[in-house]
Order: sequence, then C-alpha cells, then structure tokens
Amino acid sequence: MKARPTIRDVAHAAGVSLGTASRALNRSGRVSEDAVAKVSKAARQLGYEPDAIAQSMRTRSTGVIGVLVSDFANPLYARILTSIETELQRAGYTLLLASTHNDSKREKALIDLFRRRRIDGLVLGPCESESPEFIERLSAELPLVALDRDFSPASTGIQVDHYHGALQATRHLLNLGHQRIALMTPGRELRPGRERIAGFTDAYRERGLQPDPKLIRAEKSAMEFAFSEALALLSGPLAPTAFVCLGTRILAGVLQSLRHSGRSVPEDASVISVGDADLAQLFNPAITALAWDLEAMGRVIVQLMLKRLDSKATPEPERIVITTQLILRDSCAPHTGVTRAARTSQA
Amino acid sequence: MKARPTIRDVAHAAGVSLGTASRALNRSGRVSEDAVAKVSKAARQLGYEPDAIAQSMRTRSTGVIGVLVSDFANPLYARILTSIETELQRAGYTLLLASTHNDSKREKALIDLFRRRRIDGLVLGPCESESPEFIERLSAELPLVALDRDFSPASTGIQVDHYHGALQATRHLLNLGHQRIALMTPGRELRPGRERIAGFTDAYRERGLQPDPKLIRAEKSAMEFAFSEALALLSGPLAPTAFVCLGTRILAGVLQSLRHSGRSVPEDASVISVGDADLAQLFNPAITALAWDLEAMGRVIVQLMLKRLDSKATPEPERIVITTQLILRDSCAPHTGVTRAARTSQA
DNA sequence: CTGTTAGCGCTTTCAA
DNA sequence: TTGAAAGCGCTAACAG
Repeated sequence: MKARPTIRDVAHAAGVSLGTASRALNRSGRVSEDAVAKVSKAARQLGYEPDAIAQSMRTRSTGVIGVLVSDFANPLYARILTSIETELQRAGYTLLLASTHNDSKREKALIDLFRRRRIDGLVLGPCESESPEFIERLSAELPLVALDRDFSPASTGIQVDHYHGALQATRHLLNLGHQRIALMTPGRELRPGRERIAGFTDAYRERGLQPDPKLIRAEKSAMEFAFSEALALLSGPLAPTAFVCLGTRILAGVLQSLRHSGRSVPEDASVISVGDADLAQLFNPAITALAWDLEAMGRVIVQLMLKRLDSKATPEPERIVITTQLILRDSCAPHTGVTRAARTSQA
Repeated sequence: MKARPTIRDVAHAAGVSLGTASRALNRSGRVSEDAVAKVSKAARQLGYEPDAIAQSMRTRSTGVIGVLVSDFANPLYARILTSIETELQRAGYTLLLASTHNDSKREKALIDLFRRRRIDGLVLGPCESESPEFIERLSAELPLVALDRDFSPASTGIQVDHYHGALQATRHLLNLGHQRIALMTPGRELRPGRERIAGFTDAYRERGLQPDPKLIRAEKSAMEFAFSEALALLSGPLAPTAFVCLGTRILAGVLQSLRHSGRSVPEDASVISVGDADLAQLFNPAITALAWDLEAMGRVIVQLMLKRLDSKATPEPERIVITTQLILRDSCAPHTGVTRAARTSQA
C-alpha cells in the first residue's frame, strides 16, 4: 500500500508553492491561468485525490449529513432514504445512515457518534426519545430536520398526517357498518402511533361511539407480534370484524393470522393497510391502503436541510405536513352482522 | 453555536499537559491513576467529546467501513445491510452506505468519494463493473470484501451459490413436467444473473434439452419491466407454463401479469421466487422460494473484513460460498398439458 | 510518569 | 498573483 500523493507533491511537481497549488485546485482567490494549468496537469499525472479528512479538519465542515431512523430496512423508510440519498448526492453531500431500533440509548449513542464525526446536519426519525427539549438543544448545535417527530417550538421538520389518515380509514370502516375495528400500529409513545390512535378514537367519537381500548394494539411492529396479537383478538369472544394495519410488517402478520384462523378477506374481516407495498397491491384481494408520497418526503427533507446548510444565519423554523390518501381496493366490505360461524354452518 | 471544548481545554482544566490528557483519555502509555481521575472529571464537566476528524487525521484511520450495493432499498440487501450494521457497530466501526443503481460511472465516483474520505475498508456489491483487475487493484489499496461479485485470483469475498439454486429450482419444475419455463433475473452482466442462467441452462442440458433463449429474460429488475415482459411472454404463441422469478420485485411483476391475464397459480402457471419476503409467504397460494441466510451473510462479511482490518499483514484471500435452499410451498403444480383455453371452455 | 514538540494534509491569512 | 507560515485537534515520539 504505497502512500498516496499529497498536495505538497502536486505543488512540487508543478513547480509552485503549496498555497498556489491549493488555490489552483479549488479555483479560489487569485490564481493565474498558467498556474491552474500546471497544477491540474501535475495533479492528473500523479493521480492526486484531495484528502477529505484534512479538508474537513481545516474547513470545519465534512459534507456529511447524518440520518437516524428506527430501521432503514423498513420498506417505507427505505424509499424515503433512497430519495434522500439521491438528493444529497446531487447537492454534493454524503449520507451517513444508522438505525436506532427504537432504542433511545442507542439513539443517543449514535447522535454522539455523529457529532464526533462532525456531521454538517442531522435528520432525525421518530424514536422513544427524550423530551422535545432534546431536539431543541440539538438544533441549537447543528442544522436539524425532524422526520415524523413532534414539532417543538423552534424545530424544523416534516410530518406525515397520521391523524387524518387514521381518521379517514376508520370512518371508511365505520361507514361500512363495522363496529369492532382493531387498530394495530407500532409504539404508542412514538408520534405516528399517538396520532393514529387519536384519529381512530375521534372517528368513533364523531358518531357518539367509543372504541374498545382492547382493540388498540400499539406495542410492537414486528410481524411476529402482529401475528400473535391478531390471533389473540380473533379467538376472543368479541373478535374484530376489521383491521387497520399501520405498518408493512403488521399487515403481513395480520394477514397470516387471518389465514391461520381460516378467515377470508373481506368476507370475514375487512383490512386496511399502510403504505403501498407490493404485498398490499398483489394480495388477493388487493388491500385498501393509506399511502403518501415517500419520494416527496425525501426531497422536502433535503430541501429543508440544504436551506439551513447554506444560510449562515439560522432561518426560521419550518414545518411541512404530508397528507395521506386512502386508496380504495378490494379488502373492505360492509359488515353484514353475520358471524363466520353462521356463514360456515349455512354452507 | 458555541465552540466545543478541545482536549486542550480539558488538559488546562485538569491542570495537566496536553499529552497527559490524551494518554489519560485513551488509557494509553503510562499514566497515573491520579491523572486519569483528574482528566476524566474535567472532561465530564466540560462535556468534552473527542473530535473524530482530528483523530483520523493523526492516526490515519477513520473507523469507517464503506458499503456499496446497487440499491440499499432492495429488501434482500436491506436485510444483509442491517446485519452488517449491527456487527460493525458491535466492533466499533461506522457504516457508510451508498447505492450505485447499477451505474458503473456512479460506482466509480462513489468509490473515489469513499477513498477521499479515507474509509478503512470497503464492501463491494455486484455492479456492471470494470474488469476483475479493478477489484484487484482496489484490494491492493485497502481491505476489500466482495459481495456476490466474481472472485478474482487475489480477492476476498462472499458469494451466494446462484448456480445451484437456479439448477435446483429448474430441476424441480422439469420434474413436474414443465418444458417451457421462463427465467427472469436482473442483468445478465452481473454475476448473479450469469450464474442463474448457467444453472437454468444446465438443468435442461442434464436431460438432453435446451431452454428456449427467448424465455430467458435478464434485462432489468424493476417490477414494471418484469410485468410487461411477463405479459409479452404470456400473450405469445408458446407461453411459458412456469416462471422462475429471481428478484423480489420481479416476483411482484410476474404475479401482477398473471393476474392481469386472468391466470391463476399454480393451475395455469407454476411460480418459484427468490428470497423469502412477506409477499412470497403470504401470497395465496404461498410461493415456493429459493432462500439463503441473509443475516449470516452480513455476519460473515464483517468477520472477513475485521480479520483484514486487524492484521497488519494482508491475510490470505478467503472465499465463502453461501448455499441456497428451495422452500417448497404451493405455487408449483405438475404440468398437465391442458391449456388454459381448454380448461376454461371445459368449465 | 509527565511535559514538550512535531507533525497528519489541507486552507487561509499576511506580506511580498 | 504568489510564497511563507500559521494552525485546525489530536496522537506519538522523545526528553526529562
């Protein structure tokens, strides 16, 4: 592993001083065309590549944007992240990614790691985090864009309108005559979970009803949990007739539990899913889904970040809300009042 | 944004010299317990965090491992990457991730970017890349682990045994009496594609047959292409009776095209998929799938990398092969010789 | 055991 | 326009 050439070597080969070589390579300050020519030729010949670490050391900026989400393998995040990566690359920034796995200890450790690496900006996804003050303090230190976190007074961020999404989905099922609707969503401490529960509850309230709190399952997002929780609900005395599954893996778990208990969609249970993954589209019947524009989210996030990166003075906080849309497909049917047992014995 | 304390400030506050502070914080060399106590107390009080950039500058090592894959949102990669991230974090390294989108220009640009950032090691996924010499040259420069790329003489890496996977899948379908089997896999220039085509072809050869080259579709992995290509095949005069779909999104496209053309699985067409995603498991009928241990891949990759990182002398190249397994489910049926038209008119 | 000092590779003053 | 020199924050080599 031979030593790579430094700007010193380039300057020497070009017969100019260190400073001139630097100015020539960056076209900064006053440099003669002659110097630029000589230096870039020498650089090319030597295969010179500037050392980003040394540059960061001097300029106090790394060109790295950290992004922290609970799990970058989650297909919803994966698509947002792809969009973020593309936009950052276009703007000349590098993406540094990590997963917190909803562990606030880990989140804190990763934020510290990122800070020690002197990231230029941070995008922070939802996590069972400390107080909003934490965000506040952090955003005093570096440009911060919150992703589906609570907006704290001085913070900038982007939120999906989970409240109205859940409201709309629940209304849809109530309109179809369902009364016992199960809501399954990850963690009730996280903003998405809280908002969804609020929307769900308010849809009931609108008609003077109350949801059965037992049907609100908001503990974990892993499919295994969704599977066993749904199964438990289905085998209870007052089984739900509809499921709102607000998580890709949750949908999978619920569908599996329905199949496992011999129920079919939408005859025995109506289902609404989140996002618009392959599974929702291709399942037979196709699943009615709550969707929003993931690519746009990425673009907006980077836009907000770049604005904060470019301006020396911290610009006013901005909050962007992404609206959701209910895509009607074939997984929801009117509630007939006929139980599965009755239907089965009838046949 | 107030200036963060440096090790100088800590040394000053602790009443020791710069060097002692450094040694105390790193517990390196000879330091008194007293000094360690004073320095760590001062560090805690000041909220000192060592500057990773400056450390890298001095030590010539960043603790960053670059990983380059075609698309980190691909669920298969996503799971490998999660495993890699976990293992790297455990070992104290940071993951730097980027997608090449199968663009060799972009790959080269990203490798250069990574090098300029002085990554300590590189994991390189398949891409329409330059010659194996490229890898050779690269691995002379830094520890490199190839992920499902061709093994070049002096390189270290890990490969999935796509050849035997495709062989086994194709045999299974041939045993069921299928003759016109379509193989759909991403890019024939990439190792996975090439190996799969070879396995597919050899399964035919074993019984003195030749596959119809028109049924080998190896251009793109996007679902839209899989959808339209499968549809084109299905509407042709000699439609395939079975599909081997070696890509998550390809499976989605093929299933969609089958539904669109009014065919059902496995009566009208048998289907084998890759990986073990929700879609394959939950589709009705459940899809027979070619799977392998993605978490183990991540673990092995990091293991190979750490070995190269730790040892000063470059260790012998190592090549690990991951075997695949055909998980039999309900999407493959014997070929009856009855055409769909006949079945339909019969009913 | 500790303090002093010399850089890592680069950008950016400041004089010439 | 250019060269010389300072220094970003840290570690490591060397005297003491």
